[in-house]
Amino acid sequence: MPVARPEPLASRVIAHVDMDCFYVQVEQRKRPELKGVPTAVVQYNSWKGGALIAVSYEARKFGVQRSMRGDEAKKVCPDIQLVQVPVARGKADLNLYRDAGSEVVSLLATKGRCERASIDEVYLDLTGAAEQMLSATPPDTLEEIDEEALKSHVLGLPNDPCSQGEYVKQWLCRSDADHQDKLLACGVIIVAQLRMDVLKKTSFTCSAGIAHNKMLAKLASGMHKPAQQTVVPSSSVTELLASLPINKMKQLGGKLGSSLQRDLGVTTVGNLLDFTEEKLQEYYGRNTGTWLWNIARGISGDEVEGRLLPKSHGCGKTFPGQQALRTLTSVKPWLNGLCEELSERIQSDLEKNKRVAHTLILHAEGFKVCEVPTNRKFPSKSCPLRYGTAKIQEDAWKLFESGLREFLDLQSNEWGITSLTVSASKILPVPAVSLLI
DNA sequence: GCATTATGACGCT
DNA sequence: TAGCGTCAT
Repeated sequence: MPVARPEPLASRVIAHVDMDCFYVQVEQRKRPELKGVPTAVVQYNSWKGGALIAVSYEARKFGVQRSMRGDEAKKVCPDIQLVQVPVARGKADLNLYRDAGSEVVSLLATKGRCERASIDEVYLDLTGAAEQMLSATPPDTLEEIDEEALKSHVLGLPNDPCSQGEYVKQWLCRSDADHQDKLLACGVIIVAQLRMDVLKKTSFTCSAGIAHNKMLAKLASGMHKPAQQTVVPSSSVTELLASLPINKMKQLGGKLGSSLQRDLGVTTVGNLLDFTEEKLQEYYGRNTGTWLWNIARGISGDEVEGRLLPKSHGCGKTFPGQQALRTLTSVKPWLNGLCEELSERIQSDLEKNKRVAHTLILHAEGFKVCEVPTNRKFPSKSCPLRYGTAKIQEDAWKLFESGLREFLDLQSNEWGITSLTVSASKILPVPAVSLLI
């Protein structure tokens, strides 16, 4: 459940930067002949042409969607180029995209606190940079404002394509704007510069949202894609949320959003305004109730965490349908391969970032053939993580065996594993002194 | 049992 | 804490 946090008293400038169809762009940089061509990145391809995990905007025009298989995509877009994710040890290897994501993070982390939200998304707290710009070189004193900033979308501004740039310029330079809007205007210029810098240094385009909090910035970054940015002045929030379908709000795309619709007839975020905080708490508990009351008003106090690296590393693979692993002998090599990859990744994290992982976790999914219907899930198991591939393999195998015993519960001797994941968590920096020893 | 995979973050108990 | 569930892409 989401947790309600009060909005800080001082106005912040928060940006959410989202790479456009990132995996596709990474492949297009490697193979420039694919630029401008309908393209998708697929994982594997023997079953129905592989699963699409990223789709270029040229391909989206044909109706190609991420939920499709390669074969389906070919049907609606016969000329689509399908690029396969690299495979190592029989599983998809996403390291190429992780490394590309890190390139982007290093560039975006230069103007303020930066949070890696996923492999291709970051949040930035640009409050300090915006305040500094406002006091030293406010927009209305600039001789020239970047074209990229002038192409911004300002929510609430008249939507006249002919003179849009002119309207944006006026909005950015308004001397009668309040302090909040002036800070946002500075944020718009800073983010435009950052996006230009990312494009110049990585060749990747991205989209961005600029607002007073993370929730609104995230909402805005998705409104105009690809390669565009959108700013949310406070005066536009009520109207924006009034018509926003409830399931489009972050955290409400799942069961909570559905139950709001079912229990209270709420179809838009704005509909939440019809309910008191107490009523929302009555239905969904104190925390969630207050959180809902807040988001209806565009209030979200979540801070941008200064974190450029992931908090955990996971390696997993599914074995659907006929591929299910039905013997210990068939599980072993797969688990070993996953542990090998995990070991490499935490070793690299140690060398590059001086961080140590402390916990090894094994997750699995499976089924058992049983007279009596039973639905016990395969339990997750964890233990202290010891470095070294062989040790990780040994420990993961013990975790698997103990999980399997629990799972089977003396009820069955026929079973199948449909998914295996090993992950490393509780990753902490190595104290600087201990590096000397 | 089963084909939206592979990965992440985070809250609850 | 260990383990589970939810949400996102």
